[in-house]
Amino acid sequence: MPSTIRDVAKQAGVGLGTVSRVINGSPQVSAETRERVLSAIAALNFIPNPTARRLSLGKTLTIAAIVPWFTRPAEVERLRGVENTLAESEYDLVLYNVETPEKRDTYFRDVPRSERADGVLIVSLSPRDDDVEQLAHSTVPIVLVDANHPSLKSLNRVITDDVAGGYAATRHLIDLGHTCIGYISDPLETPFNFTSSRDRMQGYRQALTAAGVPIRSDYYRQGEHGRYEARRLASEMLQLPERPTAIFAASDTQALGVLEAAQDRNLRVPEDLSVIGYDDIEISEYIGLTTIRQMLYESGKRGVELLLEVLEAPATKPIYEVLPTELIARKTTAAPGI
Amino acid sequence: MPSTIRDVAKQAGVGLGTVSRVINGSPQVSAETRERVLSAIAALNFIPNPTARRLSLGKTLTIAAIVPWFTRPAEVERLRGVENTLAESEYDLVLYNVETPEKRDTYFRDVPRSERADGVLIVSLSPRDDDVEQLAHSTVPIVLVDANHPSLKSLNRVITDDVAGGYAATRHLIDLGHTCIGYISDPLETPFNFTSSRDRMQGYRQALTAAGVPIRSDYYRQGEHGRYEARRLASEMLQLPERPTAIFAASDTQALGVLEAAQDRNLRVPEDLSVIGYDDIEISEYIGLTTIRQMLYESGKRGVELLLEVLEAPATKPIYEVLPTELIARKTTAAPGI
DNA sequence: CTGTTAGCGCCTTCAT
DNA sequence: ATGAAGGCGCTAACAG
Repeated sequence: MPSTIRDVAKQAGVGLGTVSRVINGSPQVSAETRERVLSAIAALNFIPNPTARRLSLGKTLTIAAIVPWFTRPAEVERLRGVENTLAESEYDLVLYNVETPEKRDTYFRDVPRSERADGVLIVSLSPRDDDVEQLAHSTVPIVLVDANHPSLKSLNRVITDDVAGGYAATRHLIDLGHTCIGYISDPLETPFNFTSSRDRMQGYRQALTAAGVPIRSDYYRQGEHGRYEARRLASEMLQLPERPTAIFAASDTQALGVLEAAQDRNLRVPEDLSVIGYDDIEISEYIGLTTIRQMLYESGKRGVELLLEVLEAPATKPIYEVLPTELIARKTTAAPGI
Repeated sequence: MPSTIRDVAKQAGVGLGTVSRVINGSPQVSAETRERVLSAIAALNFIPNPTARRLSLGKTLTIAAIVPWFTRPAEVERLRGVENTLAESEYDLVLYNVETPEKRDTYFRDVPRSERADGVLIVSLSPRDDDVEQLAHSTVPIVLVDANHPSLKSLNRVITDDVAGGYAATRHLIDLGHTCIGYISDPLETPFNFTSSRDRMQGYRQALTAAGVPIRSDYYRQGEHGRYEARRLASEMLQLPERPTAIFAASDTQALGVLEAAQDRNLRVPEDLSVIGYDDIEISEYIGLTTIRQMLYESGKRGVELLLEVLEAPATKPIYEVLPTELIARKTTAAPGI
C-alpha cells in the first residue's frame, strides 16, 4: 500500500539512486531534478521505509532504555529527559521496563546487541560484578545513568555524586546546630542493587565524622521505599528516649512520610524537628521541603547526549560525568529548638 | 560481527532455508537436523536479526504508544499495563510522549503508518473531529485507551465509563445524606481535549438531578490538575457561607489537595467533610481515601490485548469496551455531621 | 550529475 | 525433508 522509492522514481522519471540521494540530502543532484523528485514524493505522500533503511544502513536507528521506571517519580523525570532529547534525533526509543531482578538480568544480556539497538541506556540499575565485564565488552555503546559503583569504572556513566549530596544535606543540619540527626532510607541491599541510599548514607556518616558528631546506630533506619514505610520508621525513631532533632530522608517521597510522622506526634516542623529530603521532585517546592536537588531531567538528557556522541565518535576511555547537586533550603529545616 | 543465518547454515552443514525453518518452528524438519541446527545456533550465540526479519515479513513487529505520560500517576499505571503485556509478545514498544498539543498532532499524523508500527495505542488523548476521520481510515489498527467522545464511534476504544463513575461517587455521597456536594476537577476544556473531567461532572450532575438535589454553580471549581491547585480551590469552596459537606474530586491526586484544605480549615474528615476521589491510585489505600477505582493497569493491558487481536483478525466493526468502575468506600466519607 | 547494480539478513515459494 | 532462488525497500559503490 505505501509507496516505495521505486514508485517515486517512476513518477519523477528518474532512477532510484537519485531518489535516494534526494532523500538523504546528497549535494550532487541538480536543483531541477531534485525539484521533480520532491514533488513526486509529495504527490505520493511518500515516506522512506525505516525498516529497509535500517537493514541497508546496518543500523537499527533505535536507542534502548532499560529502566525501573514505575517505581518512583524521580525515574519518570529522568525518562522524560531521555524521551525529549531523543525525540529531536533520528532515533526511536524502545523501552525495557524492569520490575524484577530476573528481567534485569535478561535485558542486560539480550538488549545490548547490535541487531536490537545502536545504543543502550541503563537507568538507575547497577550491574553486578558479573554483568560489568560483559557490558564493558559489548559492541554497542552503553551509558549508565544514575548507577555508580567502583566496579563500574570501565563503563560510561553519568551520575550525581550521592556521597556529596548526603554530605551536603547532613552538613546543612550540622551547620544549623543539630547533633542528633537521623537518617531514613531504602534498604541498603536490594536485589536491584540500587546504590543511592548507600552513597547518601556514606555522605551522612562522613559529615558527622568530620564534625566530630558521634554516629549512633539507632538514628538510622531502613525500609521499603515509600512514604508510608518512612512514616513508620520515623515514628519509631521519634519515640527514642533521646529523639533526633533532625532527620535526613534519602528521598523526598520518604521525607513526606517523615513529615507525617512528625505531625502524628505533634512535633512542629521545623521548630521541633528539621527535615531534609533528596531529589527535589515537583511536589517538594509546594510543601516547602528543604532538600538536595539533583538534576533528574538533565541526567536523562545528558545520558542520551553522551550516547549519541559516542555513536558518532567512539570514546577512547570510559566517560564519567558527575552532575552537580544543590542544597535547596526551604521551610522544613531550622536551628534545633532549645 | 554478529552471526547470520548463513553462518549457522554453514556450521550445521545445511541450507539457509532449513535454518529459517528451525527458527520459526516449522514442523517439517527432521528431528535430527533440527538438533544439529539448534546446537549450531547455540554455538554461535546466534539471534536472528530483527530488522531483516521485519523487512522480509513486511511487519514492523512494534507497537507504538502515544501517551501524555509524565503528568499523572494514573497514566504511568496504564503504561505499566501496556508494557507488561507487550513484553510477553514478540512486539517491541516504542513510545511517543506528548507534552504539547502540537506534538499530539504530529504524532497522530505520522505514527499510524504501516512502515512505523503494526499497531498504535493512543492513551488518554482524544482526537479532535478532524483527526478522527483520518485515524479511522488508517491502514494500521488503532486502539484508543481512556479516550471517549461521541465522535469516536468509528474507532476502537477501551474506556471506563466516567459518567457512571461520577454518578456512583455522587450517589454515594447522596446516599449518606449529603445535599451540599462540591465538585473539583481539571479544566473542562484543554488543548489536549481530555474528556474525563467532563464526563465525571456529567455523572455528578445526573446524580444530583436524579435525587432532586439542586445543582449550584458555586459548588463547582476547576483548575490545573494537581494537588496544590485543588487545595486552593477547595479552600475557596469551604469558605462559602453555606459550605459543602462533601466534595467529589475528579482524581485522587486532587482529593489529596482537598484533604489538606480541610485540615487547613480545621475540618475533620469525615465528620465535618466527606471527601471522595477517583482512580484509586496506590497512595489512596494508605490514606484511607474513599474513591472510585478504575482499572488503570487493566486498561493498558486490555488495550494491548485488543490491538493484538485485531492484528490477528481485523475487526469488522469498531471495538467498544467499557471497563467497570468500583466504589471503594474507606474512611473519608460518612453521613454529614449534624 | 545520474542510472544501474549489488547487497543488508531473513522468509518463502518452488523444485527436488 | 531440504536446498536454491527471489524479493522485502533502501543505500552505496560503480560506471558512465
